[in-house]
Amino acid sequence: MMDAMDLPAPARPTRRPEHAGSRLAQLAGLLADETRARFCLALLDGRAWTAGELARLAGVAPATASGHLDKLVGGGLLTEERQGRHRYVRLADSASAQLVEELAAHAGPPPAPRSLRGSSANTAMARARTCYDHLAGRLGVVITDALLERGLLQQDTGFAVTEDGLRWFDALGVDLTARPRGRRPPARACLDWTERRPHLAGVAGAALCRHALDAGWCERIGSRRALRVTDTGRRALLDLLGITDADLTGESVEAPA
Amino acid sequence: MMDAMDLPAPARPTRRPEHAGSRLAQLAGLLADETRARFCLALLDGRAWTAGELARLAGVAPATASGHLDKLVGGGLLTEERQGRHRYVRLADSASAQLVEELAAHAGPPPAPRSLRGSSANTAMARARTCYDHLAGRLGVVITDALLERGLLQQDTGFAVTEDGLRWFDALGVDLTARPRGRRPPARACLDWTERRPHLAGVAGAALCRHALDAGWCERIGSRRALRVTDTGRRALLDLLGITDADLTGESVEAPA
DNA sequence: AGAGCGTTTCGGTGTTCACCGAAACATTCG
DNA sequence: CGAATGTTTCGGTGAACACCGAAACGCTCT
Repeated sequence: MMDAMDLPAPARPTRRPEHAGSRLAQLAGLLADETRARFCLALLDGRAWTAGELARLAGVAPATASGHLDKLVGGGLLTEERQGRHRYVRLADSASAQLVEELAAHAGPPPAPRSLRGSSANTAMARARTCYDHLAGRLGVVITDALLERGLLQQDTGFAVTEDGLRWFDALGVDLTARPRGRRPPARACLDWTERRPHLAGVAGAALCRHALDAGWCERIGSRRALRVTDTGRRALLDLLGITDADLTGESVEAPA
Repeated sequence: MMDAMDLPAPARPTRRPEHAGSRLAQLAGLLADETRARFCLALLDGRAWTAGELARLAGVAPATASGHLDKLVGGGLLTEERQGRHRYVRLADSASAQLVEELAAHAGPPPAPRSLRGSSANTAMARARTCYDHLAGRLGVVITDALLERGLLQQDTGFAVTEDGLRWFDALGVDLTARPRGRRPPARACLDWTERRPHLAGVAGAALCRHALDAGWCERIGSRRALRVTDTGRRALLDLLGITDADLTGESVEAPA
């Protein structure tokens, strides 16, 4: 950081000399409001929402939502896309999504209650959902566990796709070696706040999620992030990863450690 | 500690029906103030600072700093340790440090000026410093590059210590296999905002930094995060990783693609 | 004990900012 | 065109909150 010049001896305050952590404060300020935080959490589904939808979700007037979106877009966290009379917004990129995830995970209820038997909507979300662009919920965790168990993914020194894993993905028609070599990590762990275990994110996670939706393994329920695993999906998961229905519903699976 | 006081369930959302993203907003709010942001950035050196030091650093009155520290400690981002008339604070844990890092990296100046005209203090920091508990600056990047080159670390599918790497660390007297199996990732990439390249963090990064200081490879300059590589350090880096003085000063090392 | 220093509490000030309702725009549909 | 719908602009209000100085508190050292 180039903030602190040589402050040891003379205190040179009196006025803010340069802009050091001001950028950090500015960024954090975007998420420091509950309404904006709700917006971003909702947008973690990776899709575009309209301003009105977000306003209703957060329980504020459309005018208020409009102002918040100005801030979020202006801050680079969101991008917008006007279509007719609608203003669609989405998270700007995967880095921004990761930031929100990370914050949310860290902010997750510290005395997290193990058993959350919520409404039926909540259980559906807990079972399977998307998290920005990858699979989360019980489904995401179970798949990640299966990949680890079969040596397709290795966690003990990070989160890396193995050689076998590359072949496995290739068999699905997903070529991980041909990735655009961008900044985005190929395999990344995402710690979700309902399941307390990490699950696969990053390029590999996104590719897997896309494939799952394309191949009809699962489909979206309603207009939210929740997913439903189809029959073909169940069959595929069993064939490819040995995942049973009991695994998916969390029947006999307690705490494996 | 006595932290089990007020965080579990305040249950007074004032007006919002449920508490959804309010925890996120609360956490982000801690870093949404420039003074508090400066505090946290300074604390990224992993050491404990007194309230007065932080006040002078940020250019605010001691009374103001005191209040900010109350908030940061209360929010769980910092822990405090009273010693006589001093109030020492430090980042609560590596997770909190990672959070600040991540935010800072994302908030890094988007129109980042390539040329960092630095005072001598700045160049020293750019050359070698600590970042919470691991090595950063040119030194950190060079070591990480060397580890990658020699196959001790692998990045192309994450950031993982290889089998050879485990043996290499073991030869240093650092046993990475005996790690406490905690939540902390063994190997993690930390993207610093002066060097724009990732360098080794996580348990392995911390162990390496500790060893470097213990073995006298480098020593702290002044009271800040800056480090100086000693002669024995130079010799060790050359012997173990083939790192030359030119590498360290960044002489002929431009952009390796 | 008393001087010195770091820290905290207290009262007060000024600014920022989230929020709303109403009216103005803009787009789509009948 | 005129009605319905989604969004934005425009005041205005109220509540946080960052900040300071002064005084009080507590520890250390002479």
